[in-house]
Amino acid sequence: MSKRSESAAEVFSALGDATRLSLVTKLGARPQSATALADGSKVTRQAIVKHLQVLEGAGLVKHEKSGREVLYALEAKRLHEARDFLDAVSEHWDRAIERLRDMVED
Amino acid sequence: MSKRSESAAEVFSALGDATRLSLVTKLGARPQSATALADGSKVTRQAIVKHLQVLEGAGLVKHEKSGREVLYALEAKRLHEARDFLDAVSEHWDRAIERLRDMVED
DNA sequence: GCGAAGTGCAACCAAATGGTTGCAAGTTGT
DNA sequence: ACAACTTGCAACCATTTGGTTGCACTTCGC
Repeated sequence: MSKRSESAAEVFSALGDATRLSLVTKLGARPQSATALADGSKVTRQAIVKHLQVLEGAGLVKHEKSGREVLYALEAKRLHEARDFLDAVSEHWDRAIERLRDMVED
Repeated sequence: MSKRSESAAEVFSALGDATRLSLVTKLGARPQSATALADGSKVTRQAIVKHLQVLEGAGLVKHEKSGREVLYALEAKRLHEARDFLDAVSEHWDRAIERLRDMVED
């Protein structure tokens, strides 16, 4: 809840699409333009652009104009935050499991 | 791409909703029934059930019938997988950043 | 046995999502 | 100057999503 998990939901939602996830991994290698990313992809450049905007809205990506092209790059900070969220939940859960086990064991 | 990131997308998509994320954290404390989870929530039990089904479809949750009620519990394995995916991408990225820095430095 | 509690199923609805196409406008190299 | 390339914007479309309501069915407690 709170603001924390709202933004977390936004990040996860942005990652929750196969095309977008593919974009993230591609951008993990190097910054690229929308047309470059659309090359070899099943979908249109416009679709790619929309996906990049979603990723940017979630703070996972930033863009920078360079002449006539626009380069998109990954923003690792948000990825780390998302990972930390998962760590927090699963740690709680792991402890809960442990407690349950302790109660049952004899 | 591949099967790996398809299922990853499914997991992230399941987590990409504020209500669902809240359910995950609640289930992180202890297994609970849909009606218990719906108590104090803004939305209907039916909506909660649908969300739980989505989470279960992504393998994040499992359910078990106990008398007249149905208890939902977290499945930590998938959370770990999702975290590992984020680790992998951000590690690539961190290395890429490093390489770029090395090329620019003098 | 009967009412209350908990669940499951189905129909339905508005809004968001992922995608397309067409076209105008700003760069670039020759 | 001009053709080629890259981007941006808008309209439009089908499907998915998140949510509701109503009702039938099982299970518990007394």
